[in-house]
Amino acid sequence: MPELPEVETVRRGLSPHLDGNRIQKIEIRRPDLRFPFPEDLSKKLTGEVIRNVGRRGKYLLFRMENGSTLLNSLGMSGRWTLTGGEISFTPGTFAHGAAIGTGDGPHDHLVIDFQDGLRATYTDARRFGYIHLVESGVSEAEDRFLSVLGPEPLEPNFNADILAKNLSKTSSPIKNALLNQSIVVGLGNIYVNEVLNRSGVSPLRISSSLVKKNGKPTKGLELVTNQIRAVLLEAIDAGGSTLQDFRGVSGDDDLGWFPVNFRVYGREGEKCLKSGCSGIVKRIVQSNRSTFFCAQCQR
DNA sequence: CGTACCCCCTGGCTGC
DNA sequence: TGCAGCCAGGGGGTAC
Repeated sequence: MPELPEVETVRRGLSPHLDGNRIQKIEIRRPDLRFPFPEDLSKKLTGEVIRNVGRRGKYLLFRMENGSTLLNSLGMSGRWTLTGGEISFTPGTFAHGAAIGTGDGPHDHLVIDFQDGLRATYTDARRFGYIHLVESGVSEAEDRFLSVLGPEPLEPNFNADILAKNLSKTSSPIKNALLNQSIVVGLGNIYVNEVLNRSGVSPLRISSSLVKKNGKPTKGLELVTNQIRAVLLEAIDAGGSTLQDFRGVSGDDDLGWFPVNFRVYGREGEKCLKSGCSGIVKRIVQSNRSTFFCAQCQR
């Protein structure tokens, strides 16, 4: 599902409405998603105020005034819908999205009602997503999900040296390494393909071959680093404009989810879009997931 | 230890 | 239009 740009788009859609809002009621409709819901979740959060809606990698973080944090992974099909008052929207919905979650759909698993009358509904057909509570007094650095995460690629301190350091430890192909959230967060199967294509780096390259003997990044890894940032930023920008259009619109599930035009993803058998390249986009499978690339210009 | 696989689950699309 | 088969944006757990 959602990779970093989509999660960020959802965050930006929720934040203005949820920051500072007090939770009046939490209804949990089933015992689990991917994992069981945290014990006594409703009891622990009813009456609490959301300080802000944040993000770490692909996780949404609902930080509470009492110091606890509700962590939500959207998995493949998770989405949030806000309803109540004049509002009814699902930030970053899928282009083929099902009916908007109003709180009583078959896949509406978690419903949070706020003091101001707003309702936030978490909908997740495939239930690969999950909800986790970082208890008050437990720092994010100690949390089992958050502590293992690698650097944020859009933070100013992210650079090719850091990536080189993390990649030098692994013997796996670069495609797999960049999907590993302990090396760098935020990339999923779509954007990792796009990043490698734009960088001219083969997904089959062994990660350590992009690091020089002295531990410094190769030219290719510098390109990868820059393209990670560029691709994610472009996608966020595109999602941001989508969100603008979506705000306040009720029942519209036709908006495109990925406004960015993919250069390789889903384009098996089509011509490589790099100017001057006569290659054809190939599809292979790496770790059971589709990889799209041009063997001619990605080396 | 690091790495490779196998799933968890529903739904949309394609092709017969 | 029915249905089987395939595919899907994630990532934890486990077996090597």
